[in-house]
Amino acid sequence: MILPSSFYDQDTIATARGLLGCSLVHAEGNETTTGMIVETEAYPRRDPAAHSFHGRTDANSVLFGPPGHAHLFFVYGMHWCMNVVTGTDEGERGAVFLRALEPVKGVPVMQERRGTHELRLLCSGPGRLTQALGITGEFNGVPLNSGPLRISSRRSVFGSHTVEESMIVQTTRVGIAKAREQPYRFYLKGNPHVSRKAGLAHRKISENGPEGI
DNA sequence: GTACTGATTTTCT
DNA sequence: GAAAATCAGTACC
Repeated sequence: MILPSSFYDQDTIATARGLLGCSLVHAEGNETTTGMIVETEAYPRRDPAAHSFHGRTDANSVLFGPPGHAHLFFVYGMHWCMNVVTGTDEGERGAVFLRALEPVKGVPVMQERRGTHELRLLCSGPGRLTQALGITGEFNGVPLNSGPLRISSRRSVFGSHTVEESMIVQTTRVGIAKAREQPYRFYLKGNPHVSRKAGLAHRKISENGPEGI
């Protein structure tokens, strides 16, 4: 039931949609934490908002490697966020950003790591889900079809292919400054663990340059 | 319920 | 030096 590496070697949008309903598993020792992916964002290689857009650096080198591997990056001085490396139609790499999970297994461990018992607050956000599953920068570059970090395929989350498509909401991405209008965010309709209902970031963007120097 | 702010550090357009 | 694919807490309606 583990997704084969070939799954990730496809268009980034298709991968972002296909990962909804799949399970992210961190199994190490006797502590296993699992969450169903309920919210993703696509970052195609040529997207100005993609971390790989300006070329390869030390921090993003995994994004230029083979599909099906985890890319971890640190944001805002305190949070780890996780990408999955994909392929694209042009044979270049893209990334799927994991934004939210529905806790499935190891809830007590997640509650301890997150410092809260509220189920809604365990994995409903990119920084929260990595903390809940104990995923940090040491997982940067690991494969997702073997080892402690894996993604397994959908079970019976969707009744059929047609139902599946109707359960996916497509909207704009969160928290980015560039290419805000691109509808590259996907989530499962009605799922309470989705990080936000609205598509646009809640924080205002400065519109006409600096105003108070 | 919405709106704003501070925390904190890695990275380099 | 400034920006960053965020979160939690506070204030106010």
